[in-house]
Parts: sequence; structure tokens; C-alpha cells
Amino acid sequence: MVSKMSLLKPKHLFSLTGFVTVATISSTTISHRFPCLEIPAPSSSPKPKHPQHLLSLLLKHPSQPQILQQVHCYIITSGLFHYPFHDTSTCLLLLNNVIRCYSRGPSPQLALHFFRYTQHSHTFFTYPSLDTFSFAFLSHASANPNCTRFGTQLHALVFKVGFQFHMYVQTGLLQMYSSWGLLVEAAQVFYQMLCKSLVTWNVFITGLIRWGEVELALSVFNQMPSRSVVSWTLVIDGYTRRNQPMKALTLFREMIQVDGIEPTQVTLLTIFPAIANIGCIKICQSAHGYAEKRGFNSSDIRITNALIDLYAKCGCIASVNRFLQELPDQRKNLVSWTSAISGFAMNGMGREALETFENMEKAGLSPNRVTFLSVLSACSHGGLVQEGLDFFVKMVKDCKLVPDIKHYGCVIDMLGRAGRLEEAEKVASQVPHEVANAVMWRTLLGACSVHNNVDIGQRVIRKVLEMERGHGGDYVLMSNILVGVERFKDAQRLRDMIDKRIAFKLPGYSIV
DNA sequence: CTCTTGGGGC
Repeated sequence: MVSKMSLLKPKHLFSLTGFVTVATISSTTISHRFPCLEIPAPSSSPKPKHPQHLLSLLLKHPSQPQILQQVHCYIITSGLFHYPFHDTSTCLLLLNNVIRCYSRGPSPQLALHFFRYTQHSHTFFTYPSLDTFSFAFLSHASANPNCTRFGTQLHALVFKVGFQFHMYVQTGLLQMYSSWGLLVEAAQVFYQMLCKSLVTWNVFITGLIRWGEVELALSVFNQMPSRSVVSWTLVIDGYTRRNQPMKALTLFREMIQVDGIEPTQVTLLTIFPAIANIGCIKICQSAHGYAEKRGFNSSDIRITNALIDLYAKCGCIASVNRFLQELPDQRKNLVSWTSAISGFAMNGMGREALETFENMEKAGLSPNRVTFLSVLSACSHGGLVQEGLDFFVKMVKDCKLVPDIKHYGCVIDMLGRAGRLEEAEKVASQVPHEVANAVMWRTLLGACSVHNNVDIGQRVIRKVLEMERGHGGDYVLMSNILVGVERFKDAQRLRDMIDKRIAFKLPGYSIV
């Protein structure tokens, strides 16, 4: 088997696919796992058998990267597409599905590499024999911004083969331009369409919302001949993300009352953050009631987790506790635990947060960076300094997680609150340069102000100003520190400096 | 074998 393979040098493979991963799979791997996939010797058996085997393999396991990789490999090594095969339609189906599976997977560019292979190596799939499916999948694969060159050429190719008025192809191109953020091009494709499906409208709205054009999205939404629950969910999500929770809720009610459409789980997941933003426990409870009535809470862990988060944000920690008790550990995933921990953290309940963390580990789950951030923030707000430091060490040493700026910020905040300013300064100065920022130093400056520490404060403000100038609040904080230790003249000098540099602090208003 | 919405902190 190996000797047969030597006809195809790895280097050759590498240039065909552009990826080492495919080249490193040996023929033995394939035939070992799939005895049906014998690698033929190119000279002795001119016709590789059964492309429909490969096809059904792909259709059976559409999201298994190994299978996809091996099918890809087999197509290349066997030269399947080079043979004047009697069943060209099956081969086209196979080609389309390889592209489709890649475009849905983690690295859609592989679809383009595969496609280039079929175009550059004298297979019979040059573009005149491609169908509308091929183009729909290819534009889906080019949806990320690294593929603009390919995608633009693809659009030209669509015109060349005459699919420019095919609805599915156009919807694919619309989706491609939308995800690149080229909304003008997207709109051009959209308005040139003679016939649009519901999905076409939804794709366009998705693009508009994703790039911040919520008002435009709403006007497109209002022009729709009919709307699905997806359309409604999209615009509701647009307003939720835009911090207009009341508008989101109004749309939610309209959807049910005017259009008579029942929300799905996704709609609820979209509306929950809006309710949390309002912070009204009554609305929270009625949303919960609705989720129970539809059976979403018992069937969909995402809904339960979002409810834990929602109750915590509405300040109803008793409900968080109830969820923790009533939800069997078996059903809890990492997000469930993390939501509960952060819920305790934001309500200042450090001990409960730590206890929940322990229970999570007993249940056999390992924390990730978000879990650690929640527990660190719980320690910071609950004054559990030693515990917090231990967690930080555990995170780096035991769990091998790389802290980001928010973790460092939490530790600095924690030490600062406790008045351990020297240690806080030491931590801040040891934060790697790539992640360090002014916010972190400003946190420390705030702590210096609270504890009236001029020495550290002076060093810290230098750091802040090195990184970010013109933030008026920094000067005010420093001047407050100086006033606190009765160095009024220095404070005055600093105030003068503020005026000179025209740094200013916007006055704050309270609505309470 | 087409395309759309998707759970965790600040």
C-alpha cells in the first residue's frame, strides 16, 4: 500500500491542497478505518469505485472532520474526478457536499482549497458543469472576511455561467456580502432580486443588524410580505443589543398579539437580556412562567442557564438558589455553574460563590476563564483576599489558563480595596505588556484615593498618563488624594494643569 | 444535499 502511495509524493499533495493535514494522512489510515476505501493504483485499476460510498459517508456524518478529511484525501489520491466516470451527477453531488461540510465546519477556507483543486487539475468539474448548489455552498464558504478575493471572483463567475438571477445563488451572495460588512453590495444584490424568499429577507436583516443598522433593518422588516419567528427574533435581538430593552419588549408583545407567532427558545434567549437590563422582577417572573408553560425550562438547559442569569441580575438570589437545588447536577453544565457563581458575585455573596465553585468541582466539571473571573470577582466584592489570590494561582498553575486583563484587573481591585496597595502595584507592574491597559492602573489609582496613599498614587498616575492622556477623571482623582493628605498647594497646581491641558470631566447626574 | 435567529462577565 505504501509503495502505491509513493507515486503521489507528499509534496505534490501539499501543493494541491495547500494543507499539510491532508497530506499527512497515509493511505493505510484510510483503508484501515474504512476497508471499503481501497486506494487504487492509478495504472492498474483505472476506475475508482463507488463515489456514492463517499457521498453516503459524508451525508451520514456531516459534522465529523476526520471523515471529511479522509473523503477529501481519497478524492485527490484516487484521482476520482479525473476519470470520465459514468455517473457524473453523483460526483457533482459529492463535490457539493464536500464544500458544504467544510463551509459549515471550523475552517471554511478548506472548501475553497478543495474547490481550487477541482479547477486547477484538469478534472471534469470546470465551472460549466457546476450547478446552483455549488455556488450557494461556495458563497457560504467565503462568508468570512479573509475570502473577499475569492468571493468577488465567485460573483463574477456566477454571471459568467448565468446563475445571476437564481434565488438561492443570490441569497448566498447576499449573505456573503453581508458578513463582510459590504452593505451597499449586499443591498445591490438584494434589490436586484426578482424573487425573494423569506430567508432572503432574514439574511439581509441579519447583515444590517450585525453592522449596527438597526433602524434600516426595521424598515426592511416592515416591508416584508410576511414575517417568520426568525425575522421577529432578529429585530428583537437588534434592539436588545442596542440597549433599548423597552423597544425589544414591545416588539416581543407585538409578535405574539399582532402576528400570532409563538416565540421559540431562541426568542426567549434574546428577550432575557432585555429584561435583565430593565431589572424588573415582575417581568422576569412572567417570562419564567412562559418558559415553564412551553416546557422550555425543563427541556433546554440554555433556557435554564439564562434564567439563572436573569434572576441574579434582577437581584433575586433566592431564585438562583432554588434553581441550583432543583436542577440535578447531571443536567448542569459549566455555564449553569458559572451563571450561579457570577450571580452570587454580583450580589456580594462571596462565601456562597466559593461554595458553589466547590460543588461544581465535586460534580466533575473544570472551570474555564469565565468561571475564574466570576469567582475572582466574588472574592473581590466579598473581601476574600487570600481566597482570591489562591484562586488566581490555581488558575495559572493547576488549570494552565492564561489570565487576561480582566483577571488581572480583578486581582488588583481586590488588593486595592483591602488597602494592600504595594502588592496591587506589584501585580499591575507584572502584567504582560500585550494585555496591560490604562483601566487597570486607573483601578489602582482609585484605590490609592480611597486609602489616601500619595506615594503610590503619584507613580500610578504617571503610568496612567503614559498610556492614555486627557482623561480628566485621573487628574481629579490625584488631586483628591493630595487634598486628602492636606497638600492643598500641590492639589491646586494639579487643578491648574487640568485647566491648561483642557482635560475635563463631564459632570455626572443621578436619576435616583 | 441549499440560505436565516443561538447559553457565561465587564
